[in-house]
Amino acid sequence: MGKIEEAIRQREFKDPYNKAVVNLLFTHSYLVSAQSALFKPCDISPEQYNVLRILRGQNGAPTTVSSIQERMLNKMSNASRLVEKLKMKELVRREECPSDRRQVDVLITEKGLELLQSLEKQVEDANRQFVNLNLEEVEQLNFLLDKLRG
Amino acid sequence: MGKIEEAIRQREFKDPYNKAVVNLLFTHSYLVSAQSALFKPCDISPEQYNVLRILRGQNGAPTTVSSIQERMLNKMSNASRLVEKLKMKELVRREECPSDRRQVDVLITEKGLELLQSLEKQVEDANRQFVNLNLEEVEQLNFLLDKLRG
DNA sequence: CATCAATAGATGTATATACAAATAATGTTA
DNA sequence: TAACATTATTTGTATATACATCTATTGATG
Repeated sequence: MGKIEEAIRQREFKDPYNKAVVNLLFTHSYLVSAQSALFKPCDISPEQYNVLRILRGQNGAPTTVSSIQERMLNKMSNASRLVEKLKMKELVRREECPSDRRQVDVLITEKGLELLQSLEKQVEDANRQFVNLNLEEVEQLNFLLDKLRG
Repeated sequence: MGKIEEAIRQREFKDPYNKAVVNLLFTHSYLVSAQSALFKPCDISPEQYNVLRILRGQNGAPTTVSSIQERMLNKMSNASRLVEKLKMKELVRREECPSDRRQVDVLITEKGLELLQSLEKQVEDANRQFVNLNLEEVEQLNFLLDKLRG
């Protein structure tokens, strides 16, 4: 793949900042494409996987839809509908919150935990493979991304 | 915003590689959300904007749908339908390619060029703003992203 | 030249994203 | 406590993504 200019056949960018934005959009597509093969056989999307991980992170404690929404990777996505999809697959449970009947408590089921466990190792291994950087470089990348949004 | 662990309230990651993947997905969402306000008033999507830029890069030479597809930032998107959307807004023209009637030549119109010009400065300025890095850092980021996909 | 594989593009379908609006419950305040 | 704002979630709609399939044209091969 290599340099972004060759990958998308654009001669040059206005400045390194604009190049970085395009580079991030393009790298995102690279990652999503690479990941999609992993999720497809399990019939869940990457964002559904992410929701399951958020729920498991609660160690059995219920999580509201809005709390899931806040923590999702894609801020504009729709937690309510993703939870509904997961419920239809019996990967999560949904209960009315007793202390505030507007809220909905969402919990991961045993089946959800099992799916997560069977997928997780593959995803982790694949992610290491997709990222062709050494340890120092990847830590530098994390530093820069955190700062970029700062 | 700051560190990804706080932003998505995840305690820790398996390793820096898996953290980087999540960090990239999250940063992508940050950029897309930030950009969306720019495109909305013009009634085009970021990827439609990108297609217009690809076409202008040809300096008047026609571009086939598959060539647009190859150069798009999102590899899985659908160039055919995006071109159709742009055509309905009279931002591009579509002509049967004389040398190969399977192919379709796509050209940007005067109206398309005008829209691009009026948007471009705003997008470029905004992109510089979104990226909270100094020059050295942003160049390092571009190097790392290019290498990551390598 | 007839056949068949390859290619370009369009189209169908399911899911996801983006954003507005509706619904329902709760909190606040006159 | 009645009225109103706020909050949590769901729903509606348009667009985009992801992927398979279809159609038309071209190129290759017997």
